[in-house]
Amino acid sequence: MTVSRVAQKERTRRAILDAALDLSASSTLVALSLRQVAKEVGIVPTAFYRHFPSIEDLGLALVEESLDTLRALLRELRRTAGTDTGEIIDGSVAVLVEQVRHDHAHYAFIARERFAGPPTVREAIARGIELAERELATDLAHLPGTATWSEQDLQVLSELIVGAMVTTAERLLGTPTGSPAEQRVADTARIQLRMMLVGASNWRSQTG
Amino acid sequence: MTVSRVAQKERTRRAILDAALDLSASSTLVALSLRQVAKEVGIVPTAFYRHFPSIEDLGLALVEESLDTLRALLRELRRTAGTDTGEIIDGSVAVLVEQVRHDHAHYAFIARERFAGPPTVREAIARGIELAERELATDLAHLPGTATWSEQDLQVLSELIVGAMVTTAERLLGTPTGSPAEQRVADTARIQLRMMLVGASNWRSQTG
DNA sequence: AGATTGGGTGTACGTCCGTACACCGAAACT
DNA sequence: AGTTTCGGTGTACGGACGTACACCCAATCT
Repeated sequence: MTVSRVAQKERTRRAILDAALDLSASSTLVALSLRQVAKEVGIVPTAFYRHFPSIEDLGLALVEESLDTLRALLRELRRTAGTDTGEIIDGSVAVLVEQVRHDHAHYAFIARERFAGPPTVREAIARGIELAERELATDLAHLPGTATWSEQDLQVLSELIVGAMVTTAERLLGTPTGSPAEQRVADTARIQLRMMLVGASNWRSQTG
Repeated sequence: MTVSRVAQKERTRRAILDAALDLSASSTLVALSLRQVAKEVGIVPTAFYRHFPSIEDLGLALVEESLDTLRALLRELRRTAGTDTGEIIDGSVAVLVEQVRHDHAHYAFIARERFAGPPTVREAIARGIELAERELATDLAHLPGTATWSEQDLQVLSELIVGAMVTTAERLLGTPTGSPAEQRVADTARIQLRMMLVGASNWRSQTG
């Protein structure tokens, strides 16, 4: 039984990505050696170069993957969003908790590398988060009651919401699934979102 | 002219701390080698052990220093706090910007190592932030209008405020001093704090 | 004045690192 | 069927790493 060459290459590539994600979890990308990854995958060190020119390029591929996961989260949020504000908030936090549990490694990777990764990796993550903020701003613009808002108002609120989401995700990473601590983080996130949405709609309509 | 032994030792220790702070800025503590630090300081590698048993212990010393800086920030916030809510917010953000500029290296260190540092370093930072949250909670309890709040309410609000401060500090680290981007980050922080304080006082008094 | 202490030195080691190079064998192409 | 392509192999190198060990000498102690 012969295996297609492209399929085999893809399989090894995946194994490298998974190994790097796993190994970097206990420290950082910048402390990860090519030889460690190769050993974990079960290939000889030099074979690594058949897939990536360097650990840093591997890191950029992991950023892309992780940002895809983040975008999937935002898509899921849009899909499940109801019309009632309370419904939107409860649903969003529930989805956030669920997704962070499901793709724990990706979110932990972003949290770690956002400030500690190689410069190119940091920039890629920063761009991804900015993009998410802009997408959310256009989403908010289509919500009822935001017709009179300036573009800057929408952008600021988006930054606040994404910032709260990121902070919540980072806090969730430090709590065990189903723990009281997780509950408290979720509760706090709901309160924060409520404050921001309710507060924003009242306060913005007065001053903006 | 002879130099006291303890003074000399302290001087070298400081040089090691400064070198480590400086060198780790371009990556992480875990990617920092004892030899790099020694070379930067101008001592032979083995002399490092006269001051710290390992790079990780050096890291813990840096955490202590950085947390001291953070506590100084909170003290400064308390000192300059007026009675008017708007005054408190504007003053707090101004102090935050100023302090992050002044002790840039310490705040960048915390941001980096909070999720990417060695486990003991991460724990030390997490404990320091929790402590700051608890201290803020007792401060809030002494503010007028919070007499009826439950301890949990105060704790949640503290977490929100500290979380916002940390997020703001991290954003400031990515903007040049006096730039429009810095202005925008400061503006966003003011809005966020206003939403949280105003929102909390209205909403909490209804449900708590 | 003589003995002790301790920060800093210099050498030396085994280990891990990235990567250059020549090579292999089977899938893919002609 | 013959040739080419290419993912993976194995060896080999120079360099950086942590750290053990014996040593030095000036500040400090007695």
